Amino acid sequence: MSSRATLREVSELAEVSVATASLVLSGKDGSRFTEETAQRVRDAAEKLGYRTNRLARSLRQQSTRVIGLLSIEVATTPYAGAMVEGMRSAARARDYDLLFNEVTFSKESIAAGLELMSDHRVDGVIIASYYHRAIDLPDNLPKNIVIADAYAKKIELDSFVPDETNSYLQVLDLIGKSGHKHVGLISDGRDYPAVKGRKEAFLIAAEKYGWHDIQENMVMMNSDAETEMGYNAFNLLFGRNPQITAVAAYNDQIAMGVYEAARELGLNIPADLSVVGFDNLELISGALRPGLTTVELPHFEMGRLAAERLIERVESEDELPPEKVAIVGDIFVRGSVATPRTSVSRKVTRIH
Amino acid sequence: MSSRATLREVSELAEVSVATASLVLSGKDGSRFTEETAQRVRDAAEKLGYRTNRLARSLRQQSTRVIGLLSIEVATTPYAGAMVEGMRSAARARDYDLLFNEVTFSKESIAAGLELMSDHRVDGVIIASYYHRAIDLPDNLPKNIVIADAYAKKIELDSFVPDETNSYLQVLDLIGKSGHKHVGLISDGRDYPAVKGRKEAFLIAAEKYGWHDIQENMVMMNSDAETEMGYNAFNLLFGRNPQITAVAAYNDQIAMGVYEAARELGLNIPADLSVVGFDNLELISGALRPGLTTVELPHFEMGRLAAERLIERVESEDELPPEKVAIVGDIFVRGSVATPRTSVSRKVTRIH
DNA sequence: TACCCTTAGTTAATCGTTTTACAACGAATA
DNA sequence: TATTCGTTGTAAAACGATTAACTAAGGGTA
Repeated sequence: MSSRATLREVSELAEVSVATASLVLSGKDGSRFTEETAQRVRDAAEKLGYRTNRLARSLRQQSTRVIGLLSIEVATTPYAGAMVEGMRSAARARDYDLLFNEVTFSKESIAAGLELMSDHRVDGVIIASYYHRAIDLPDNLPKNIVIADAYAKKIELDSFVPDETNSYLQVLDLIGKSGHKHVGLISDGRDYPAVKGRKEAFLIAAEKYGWHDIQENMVMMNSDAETEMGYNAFNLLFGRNPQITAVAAYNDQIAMGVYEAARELGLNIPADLSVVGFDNLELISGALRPGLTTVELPHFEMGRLAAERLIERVESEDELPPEKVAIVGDIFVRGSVATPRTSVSRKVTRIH
Repeated sequence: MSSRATLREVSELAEVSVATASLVLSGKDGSRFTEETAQRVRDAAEKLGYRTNRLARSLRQQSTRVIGLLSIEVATTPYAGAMVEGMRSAARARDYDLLFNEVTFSKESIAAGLELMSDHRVDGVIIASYYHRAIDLPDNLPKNIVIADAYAKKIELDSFVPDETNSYLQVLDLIGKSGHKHVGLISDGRDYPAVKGRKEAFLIAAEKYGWHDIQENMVMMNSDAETEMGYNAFNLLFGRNPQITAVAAYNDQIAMGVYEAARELGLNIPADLSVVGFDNLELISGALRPGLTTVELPHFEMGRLAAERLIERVESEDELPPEKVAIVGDIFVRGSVATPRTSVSRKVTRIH
């Protein structure tokens, strides 16, 4: 950019040596110089608009104060961007910056991404995934590495993931405490940690609140068209068991499908049917009528903690043991949960 | 990270000077050495896993091949992340990397962000906004700077923005060509380039297709709760003029509100009412039933072009004149547009 | 033989800091 | 008087590349 003044220029203006200028401005050995000399240096720096060249400093100090972020679709996933902001703000607060690159889940892609980060001599790397899963990492990992919204297969590394079970339990508790006994679960059926953790939460809540016909009331379907899946699944579920008064959807998109099906079935939310979701996609949860009660994934927190942990690792003298941290997300209570309807069988009218 | 081999180590293993190793590996003067020597250097580099230290190279060459990205909520906005990916992939294709930081629209914040980028001696800066607007930039701008999804006030800079008018015209044309004559516009009313450009598109289409009662059929409302606004606005609009057979919503969230209002009014989409949106928020446009026909903002393209232009500027010998480029987004045709219903007045039934 | 080219490589300066080891000087101490 | 010590500062060697300028050797030509 507009070429900046160097330390040499500052030192010349202040009529001291480069070393003196450096020591004064870095504040590393303040007591060493008379206040008069120090002030002369500071004035010169100020006058020339001096700022230290991080390249030169990094080269000399063998430390860049730059963190490599290898993102796996994080920036382009609608709701995961907060993770980046969590990292960035935490890093910036400690005078670290973020070098950004995008990779896929493949070992080779991650290895190439790490290589590039190593070329830049970043102090550490965060691998961030756009959803909670296990990642197969290459060999030859950098010394300082942490993972956000995922964890490593076959190796112990710092990782920060959502506490799927306790997060989901917050909305399930709301259903339970509202007195529902016939509660459905509509979930993705794939082998994801999120699916496992949320199903577990459902089983815990079912036990805790004495919900009926648990097995019958769980619908697990694999689908990418999630809203449509929710729509179909609720029709199936309600056809199978019209006693259902509440539905826990695996995510907000599925919940949106449930809303649609319920509307067509003439069920009023929340009077006739309570619904909860997961993800707090504001576009959906805030736009549905009534607003959807749901849980937010702790994206910001995962990002923040990952960055803080990485910096701790970078700056620590001794080896820190790796830890896997599960974080509970926040609940957002809107209008989609109420006490169960009393009349169990109800006239169902279809529109059209 | 795992401390890498230096050029010195490579040169020692290959029994040549550091200069020779550098010249061979950088390929800058290939003809200079015998094939045998060159091969020895390459073998040594390979064996030691040598990769050039970009810090050292940058310091010497006075060029970092790093681009600073000052994002204004781009990463955290659900649909804008594609812009980052557009920049990143374009940059990476030319061996540039992205240093990421987040700022606000305030002059001071941008100035501070630029300062930080300058500390890292980035070769250029992209300022990217999460929506199309004019930005007030500080003085003392870096030599190489471009703007994505925004443009600078009071100064000519490269900028890449959506062509709001021609983008929107694509869906309006679809309505026009389907034969609608009574078309409503439900728009935000604030003073944004997007509002202006889309309204202009509406007026052009109205003229072109001979739409009736234009002034009466435009509802402009300021609101942050856009879905609710769309709901209210359509009720207002339809109450005022039940002849309406199509609605152009300023964005998908408003369109979602129109869907809800239409449903309550007993209007079937698209048989009784055609609807188009803007933004292609897949969460909404793909989830609504029927799917919403809408336009996507050219986020990826804006990012890509901004990065390419910036690199061109960085690598160009001579001054390039700044240019403002408007880009048309892609249309996504789903099921929300049909030919107008023939019976103009129709029995309207409310649910509940 | 003297001169000039080419070829194949090397030397050394440079980018802008940081930091270790040293120097100069006066004051205090032995 | 000689020695030691604190104070205030400087010289110079890194960090790891790049690159302009040079050299040495060999061959061709006048």
